[in-house]
Amino acid sequence: MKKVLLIDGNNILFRSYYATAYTGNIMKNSKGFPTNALYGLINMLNKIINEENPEYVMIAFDKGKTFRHEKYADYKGGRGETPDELKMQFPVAKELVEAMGFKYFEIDNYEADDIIGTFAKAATLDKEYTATIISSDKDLLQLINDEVEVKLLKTNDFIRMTKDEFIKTYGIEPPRMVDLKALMGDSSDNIPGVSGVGEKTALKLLQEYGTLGNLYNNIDSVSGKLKDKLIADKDKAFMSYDLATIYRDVPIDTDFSKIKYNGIDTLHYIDLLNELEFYSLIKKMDIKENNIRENVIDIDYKIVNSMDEVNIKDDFSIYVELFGYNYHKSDVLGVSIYNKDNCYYVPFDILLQNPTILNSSYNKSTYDLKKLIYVLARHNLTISNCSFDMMVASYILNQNIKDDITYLMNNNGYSIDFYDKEFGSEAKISLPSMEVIAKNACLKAKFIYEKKEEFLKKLEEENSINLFSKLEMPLVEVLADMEVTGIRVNREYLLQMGDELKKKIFDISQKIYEMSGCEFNISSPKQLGEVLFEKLGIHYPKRMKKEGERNKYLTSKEILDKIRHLHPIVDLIEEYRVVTKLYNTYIVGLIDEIDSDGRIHTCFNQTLTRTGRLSSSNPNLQNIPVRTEEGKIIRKAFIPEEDSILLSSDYSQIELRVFAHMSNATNMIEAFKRGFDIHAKTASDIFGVPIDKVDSNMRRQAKAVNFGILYGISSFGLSEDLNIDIVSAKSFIDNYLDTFPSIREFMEEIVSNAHRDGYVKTIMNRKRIIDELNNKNYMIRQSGERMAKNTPIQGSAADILKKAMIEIYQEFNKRHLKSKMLIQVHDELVFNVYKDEESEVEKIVKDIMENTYKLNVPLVVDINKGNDWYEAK
DNA sequence: GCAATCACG
DNA sequence: ACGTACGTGATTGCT
Repeated sequence: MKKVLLIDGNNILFRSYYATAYTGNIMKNSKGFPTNALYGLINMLNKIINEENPEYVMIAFDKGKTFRHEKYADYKGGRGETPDELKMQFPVAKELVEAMGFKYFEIDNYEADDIIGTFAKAATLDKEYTATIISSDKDLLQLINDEVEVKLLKTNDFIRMTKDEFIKTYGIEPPRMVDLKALMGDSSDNIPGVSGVGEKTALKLLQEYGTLGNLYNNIDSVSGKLKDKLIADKDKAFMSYDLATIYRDVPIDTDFSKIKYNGIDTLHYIDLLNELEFYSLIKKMDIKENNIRENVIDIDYKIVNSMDEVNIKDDFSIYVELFGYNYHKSDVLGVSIYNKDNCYYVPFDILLQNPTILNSSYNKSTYDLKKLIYVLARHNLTISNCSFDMMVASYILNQNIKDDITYLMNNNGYSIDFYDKEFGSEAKISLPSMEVIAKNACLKAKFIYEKKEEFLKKLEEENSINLFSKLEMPLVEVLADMEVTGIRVNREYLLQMGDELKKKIFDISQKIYEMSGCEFNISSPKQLGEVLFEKLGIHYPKRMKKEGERNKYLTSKEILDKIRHLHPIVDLIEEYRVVTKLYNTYIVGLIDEIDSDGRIHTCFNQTLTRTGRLSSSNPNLQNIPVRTEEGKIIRKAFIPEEDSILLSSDYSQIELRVFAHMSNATNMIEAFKRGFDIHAKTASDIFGVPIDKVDSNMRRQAKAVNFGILYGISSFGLSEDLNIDIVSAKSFIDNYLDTFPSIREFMEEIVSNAHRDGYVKTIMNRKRIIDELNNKNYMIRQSGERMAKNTPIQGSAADILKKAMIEIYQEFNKRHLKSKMLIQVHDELVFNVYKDEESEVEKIVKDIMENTYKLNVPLVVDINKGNDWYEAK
């Protein structure tokens, strides 16, 4: 059997258009040409091809007014005019599908449906083929038979409508879909049907009488008002039948050999993607080498054989090119150097012979200074007077931009290959010629040099120069130093703990297999769900997920907790999850990241989060277990250097304090000033009891509300968290906001200002643009409002700790201390402290953290020390 | 490559 | 009628 795909091109384009157009913010390229429907079309087609792997594909489009309009002037009359912004995309869509290797058909006076119907008929007649129709339009279901199925597209998945499935769903044969439409009508196509008859009645009638014709032949056996309605609209019903019937004899050549799918026309396709500026899609493509085209930007550059050839007499830009995706583990290929007079590519071994240029007094600029400092440090080199990192500048201007110089260039008129196009994907990376490397590296340096002023100007316009040059740029050096230093790890401890966990995992697995009576992959949510809720027959406590071809059951902790009393296996599953998580992520994962120097050098990403926080990766040292004893002992593997201890300093309640400050919430400010237990004080206020009468349950609830406030609370969220019903949660919140009216005012003001400005700001003027606020979808807009409420708090706390980090770093340097800052975890810093510096460091750290930024509440820092991170927490 | 799950603040 | 608290990263299974 050969598989034919019949795709409803019109349908997919309309869907793609309206999927994003309702936001009022239509995706366009830099020339202002709308591209949203095309983007959706490409993604949908790629997805379908992946899922179906067809041998033959054809796409149909509508063309002109159809014969149906002639019969019935109001056909599709209910629809508004197709928006121009969608119309414009149709011609490009046709060019696109051709470039993607598909044949498309459009025939004057016929709809896409009719073309599909004609091909479906051909597939039915020729028993060598089966057809799958792709559309979200239920009209097409009438074409279903043993050889033809419909993949009915839904918002996020699809339903595969075969003949059996159709009969199961509707209780009638597929061709009767037309009779159904004839009776119930279709408002979207303005097909009238019989007024007063909807889907339910129509189905009942058809199940009883079979067809429309038979129904009217036996109209007398219908009783009551229904009979009158049917008689009154008989003409309409038969006209509707005509309109709803898909025509299957469109004059076209249905020779399947002519719609064979032969794959993509790469060059043409890439041209179109470039034109549309779908760079992310280009990046995803697996480009064959001979298809890589010449870059548009011209550049004169010289590959030098000796530093004597480098003649730089003015400020310059520098870009370091690596062979690999992770700069902690990659070889350095070389650096490009660019200024108005010269452009060089310096292979790294040449630079090593005489690196003095790095410490020259000229002002330097780069992209990703931390990477540059790190790789140089690994060769005992430094760079000085580098005050402009375009990666940081770009992040401050807009956190939504990916931190990849090739993206930035392509979005700023500098056409360049993406890194993986030049070097291959991470899995199969390979070295191109030095000419290619040199040219691309030089282009990057040129870009940095030429665009620097423009970025600085934008920063000034946005009033962000201070944030840039006083906070984020100085922080680059601090983070680089932390990464270079790394934290010492006890490998033997991890190995031993790993052995114990491995045994435990084996034992638990055996018990689970015994109890369930079968061996299965416990880590597979799908298999687990089937064992729990089908084989063992445990009642599933939530409503099932939507149908489709995905997992039917969720097996998250939340669900498991609800059924743990129903079967002893549930506890074992939870324990299995805990133990495998520890083993895979924190034992194996961490051991793999231990460097040859016995330390872990994490990467602190400075230009990633939307709020201004850092993130940590390879490995992530910001999510080492702490909440349970079982996990917390992982921290015993993090140890100090010789003659040192680990010191951890963490802010107490920094986000709530920032919140109290920003909202000017009097009660809360008082509570912090007097050093009260803030959650107990909140409980005392909202429950109206003296603070010494607050019990643990009241405190727990008050704490949940306090946190909820930081996140942009909803009654549903709070009810989930506290395990209470939504109504009580709502009254909790109302009561809270009534007790603290200034908080209500503050929250309302933040949201209305955010709507007015389109962004929110932190205390250090970090701006976050929130496009979601303008979304027409209520849910998305709500989520935007929560971001607006949370970002100033989370972001300001991040600003404060960053400022403290810079000052601590500088103070350590000033005093020539050997102790080092190692890790940052959002409100906590971890240091390696030499024993002879202990009291001095403790004093510096506490003093700076508590005083770096004056709020109208005190900032309080707790210090803990120990011989490993477990003890120091 | 995405979804589910779970680790952290 | 809908679907639901903010910000992250790593691992696994599955298509």
